[in-house]
Amino acid sequence: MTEAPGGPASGETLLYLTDEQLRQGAEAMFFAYRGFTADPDRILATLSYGRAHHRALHFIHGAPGTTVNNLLSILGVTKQSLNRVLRTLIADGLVESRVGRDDKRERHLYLTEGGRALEQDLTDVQRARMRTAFRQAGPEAVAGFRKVLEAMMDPEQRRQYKALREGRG
Amino acid sequence: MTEAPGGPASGETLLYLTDEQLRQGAEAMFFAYRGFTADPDRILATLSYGRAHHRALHFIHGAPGTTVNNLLSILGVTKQSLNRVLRTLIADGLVESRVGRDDKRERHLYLTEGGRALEQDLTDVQRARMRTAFRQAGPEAVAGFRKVLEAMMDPEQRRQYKALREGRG
DNA sequence: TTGGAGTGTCAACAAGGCTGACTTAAACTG
DNA sequence: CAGTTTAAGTCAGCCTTGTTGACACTCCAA
Repeated sequence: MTEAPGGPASGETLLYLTDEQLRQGAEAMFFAYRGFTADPDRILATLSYGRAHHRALHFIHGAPGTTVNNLLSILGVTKQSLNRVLRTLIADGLVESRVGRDDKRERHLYLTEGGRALEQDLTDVQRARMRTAFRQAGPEAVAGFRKVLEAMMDPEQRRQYKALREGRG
Repeated sequence: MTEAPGGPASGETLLYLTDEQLRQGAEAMFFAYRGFTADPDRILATLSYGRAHHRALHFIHGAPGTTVNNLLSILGVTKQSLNRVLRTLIADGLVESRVGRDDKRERHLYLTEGGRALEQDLTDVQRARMRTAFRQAGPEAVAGFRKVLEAMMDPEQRRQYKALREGRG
């Protein structure tokens, strides 16, 4: 593995860029993602919902009034996939779909009280795990964690991620 | 959010533990995992394989001679799920299954030359992305990334993760 | 008024999880 | 040695969640 002279890390040993380190990083992503989703999955299973329902609830909660198309581009799935999930959530009274005021073709999505309650339950257990992990690792590790994850995203995903952050200010 | 006095972080503002920060962490995991799998997925799609095949190849590569049962516990799926994947990989000549020398009930799994070649292609693109992300973020960020991910795993997953690391020295 | 965009829906399919039931062979155990 | 347990494989069937393709409806804008 060569390093351009004068690069940002020139002179360092770059031990963290060996194939073995990268391999470990990949495995860490795999195992950690499993842990990350395990707790909400348990709740969802009792309701015969899946991860797709959780994701929809999460992003509608974070951006109330979002349109279907906007949600589509955040989730990165087809409208048929999203619609199937959305239909059950609306039928079960967890999500409300309002016809757009200005553009009546658009549907704006909101959580009902029941939807907010479930979203809360799901993110409570997820955040509990993250809080523990963040606390154990400490603030500097968390900053590094965020930095690496952000660098790992596709440019389009990174744009979405930052937009969500700014939208909540 | 209260903090027990005298705790490991007492006196700090713990800004990284606010609900908004935890929310951002969760979203970062979601978007980054998409990026993490995107490149291998493209290769796999051309071969009508899926992520499950990649995972099997990855862990067989990392622990040649592993038994089916061991692979099962690493991947955290049922033997029926794994077997479906394994059967196609063996039929396609990418994985070899050898009867155990000591215990003839066991099957030991190895990559063939073709299996190693595909595994290499898949991890090449995945590692390229990780290498770029790691280089951008820097060694300290990478250390933090690993620390947080490890803390996020279930204890059993963490045990597996460390065992793999030690197995490779 | 016509084209295109946003939305919703139908049908069909595939990957990859799952459960349950069962077989075979080998190993262990009393 | 007989019986039980273990490792592996298989069959059938189910679910979620992704995909394509085709089509209809509404409504905005040129």
